[in-house]
Amino acid sequence: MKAAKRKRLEADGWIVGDVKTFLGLSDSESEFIEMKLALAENLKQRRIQRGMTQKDLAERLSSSQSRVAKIEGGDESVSLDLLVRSLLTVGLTRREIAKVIAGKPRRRAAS
Amino acid sequence: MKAAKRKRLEADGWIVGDVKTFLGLSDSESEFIEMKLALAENLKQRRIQRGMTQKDLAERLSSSQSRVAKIEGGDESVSLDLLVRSLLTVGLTRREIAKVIAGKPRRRAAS
DNA sequence: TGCGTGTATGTCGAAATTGACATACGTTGC
DNA sequence: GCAACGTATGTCAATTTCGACATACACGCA
Repeated sequence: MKAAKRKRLEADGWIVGDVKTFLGLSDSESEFIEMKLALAENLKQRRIQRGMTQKDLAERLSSSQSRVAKIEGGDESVSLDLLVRSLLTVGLTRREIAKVIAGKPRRRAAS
Repeated sequence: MKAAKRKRLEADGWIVGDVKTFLGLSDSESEFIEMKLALAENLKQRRIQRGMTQKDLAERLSSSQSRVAKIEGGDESVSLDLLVRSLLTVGLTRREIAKVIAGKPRRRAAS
């Protein structure tokens, strides 16, 4: 969990798939990190979609703008709890959160 | 976040659906709690399925039997992080975890 | 009955996460 | 230029969560 932080710093904002091999992450470690990053990205999207600022969201969470920035930025100091709570707060349902967690390979029916 | 703990203490080990109304939980609060309980239950199932004891799992997590008991028991002191990490450790994939998070209304195709 | 195994519960110091604050960065409009 | 706004980053004391330990409970078996 210490090494993981470095990696995030350098890899911030990418697909983490490579980082796993780049540094020796166990499967569950890397899956966990990927999950968090996916959630973080989604939070930012949703917040903006709803026309909220980080400060707005912070108030709803009774937290601070700086923490929201860290949540969205995938900061190492942010727990999954806070991440998920934030998503619920911006209005996602369990189902929607689940979809984000499931990951990309979501197959879409062709029109 | 303070009140929520009380509730959990009293409600420990049930379906939380009612508790939401029983005590005045916000929607996202109750959804969050339900998620955690669903995950906790699932962890116990999976662990047993794999023929592991709590001690076994604890070692894999480099944690202790008592903490595993708390995780599975839905103890208030357990973070979502630890819960999800445990599930990954017993072998669940992101997809499978997502399913648990999504919740019950899972429609099953008739044979 | 006592013993071994698996699980639950309470407590505690240590470690991680938190909100808050200061402050820097970047953009937009004046 | 420089405000104003939104966002990022670093720090820190307070709170939460952690692993660990002790201990109690529940069961099956000799």
